[in-house]
Amino acid sequence: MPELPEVETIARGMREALLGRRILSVRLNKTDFIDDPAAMELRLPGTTVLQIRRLGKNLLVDLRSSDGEKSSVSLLIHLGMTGQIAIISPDAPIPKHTHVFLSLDDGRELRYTDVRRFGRMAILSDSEQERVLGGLGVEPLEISETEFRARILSRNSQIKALLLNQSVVRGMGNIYADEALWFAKIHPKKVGAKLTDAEVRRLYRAMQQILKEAIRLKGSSVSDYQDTDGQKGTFQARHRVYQRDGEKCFRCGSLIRHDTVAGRSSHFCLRCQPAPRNRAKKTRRRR
DNA sequence: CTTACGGCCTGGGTGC
DNA sequence: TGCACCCAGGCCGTAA
Repeated sequence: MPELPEVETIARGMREALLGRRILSVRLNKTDFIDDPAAMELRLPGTTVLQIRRLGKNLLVDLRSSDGEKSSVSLLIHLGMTGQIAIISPDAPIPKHTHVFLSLDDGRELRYTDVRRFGRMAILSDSEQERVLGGLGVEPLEISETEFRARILSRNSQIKALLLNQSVVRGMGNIYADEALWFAKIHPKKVGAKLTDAEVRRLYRAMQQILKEAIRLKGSSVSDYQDTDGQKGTFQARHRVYQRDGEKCFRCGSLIRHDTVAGRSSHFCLRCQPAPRNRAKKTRRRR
C-alpha cells in the first residue's frame, strides 16, 4: 500500500520520465475514481509536464497548457491502496484493471492500474488545489520537533490515530505508523496528550529515521506496490512489527501481537510498548 | 472537538 | 472444485 516512501519513489520515477514531456491523448476505462472524467479528456491533451510534486500520499503533476501560461492545471493522483503508475511502451502487455492511458510525445505512455479503485484522480486549478489539499498537515520529514510536539500534545486521540490522520502529519499509513511506534516504544493506544516529552522526541526521531530509510530502499512491497519501472521496494525486509504477529520482537524476544486500534490492525510488542493504564474516566464517584 | 462505523472495491486466504 | 465468508485498508461521509 503506497505510503510516503512509496509515493516518493514513484514521484522520483515520474520526474525522470515525464518532465518536459507533452501529453498527446487520453484514454479512459473505468472512471468512477476520477472526479471529472470529461475534464481529463478535455484538458490534458496538448499540455506539457512542468513539475511533479508529492504532498503526503498525493501526487501533483503540474501542467502548462499549449496556449500559453494563462490556464495552468494540475493532475492530482492518489494511489489509494492498490494504485500503480507505469511509464512504458504502448506495446507492452496491459495488466488487468488498467484504467487510464496518457500517450506521451516520446512514444511511451503513462498507465494507471488500480485493482480496488480506492485511488483518486482529478484535474485541479490552483484554487481547487487549495480546496482539495488545504486540509493536509505538515510533511513528517520537514516538520520541526517543536511543531510535532505541539500537534501531538494538544490532542486527546490515540497516538496511532494521530499518526494516521493526514491533517496532523501527512504521508504515514498503517505500516510506518506501527513501525515508528515500535521504535519509539509507545503503545498505539496511548493518548497523544499523555505522551511524555521523551516519548514525543523518540517518536519524532523514529518517524523521520524510518521514513528516510524506507525511501532509500524504495519503499515496502507488501502487496501490489511497485515503482514506475515495475520494480519492488525492499523495506518490507526491515519491518520490525508490521504483519509479524506471533514472531519474536527484535528487541526483547517476546511475541509480537496485534489488535485493532483506530479501526486498523495494529502490530506491537506489549513488552516494549506497554499498554497505557486506562484511567476510568467520567465514572465520578458519588457520595 | 472526538470516536465509531459503514461504504467503496477486488483478490487472496480459509473452512467446509 | 466450488462456494460462502472474511480480511486487507485510505479516505470520506454520517451519526452520536
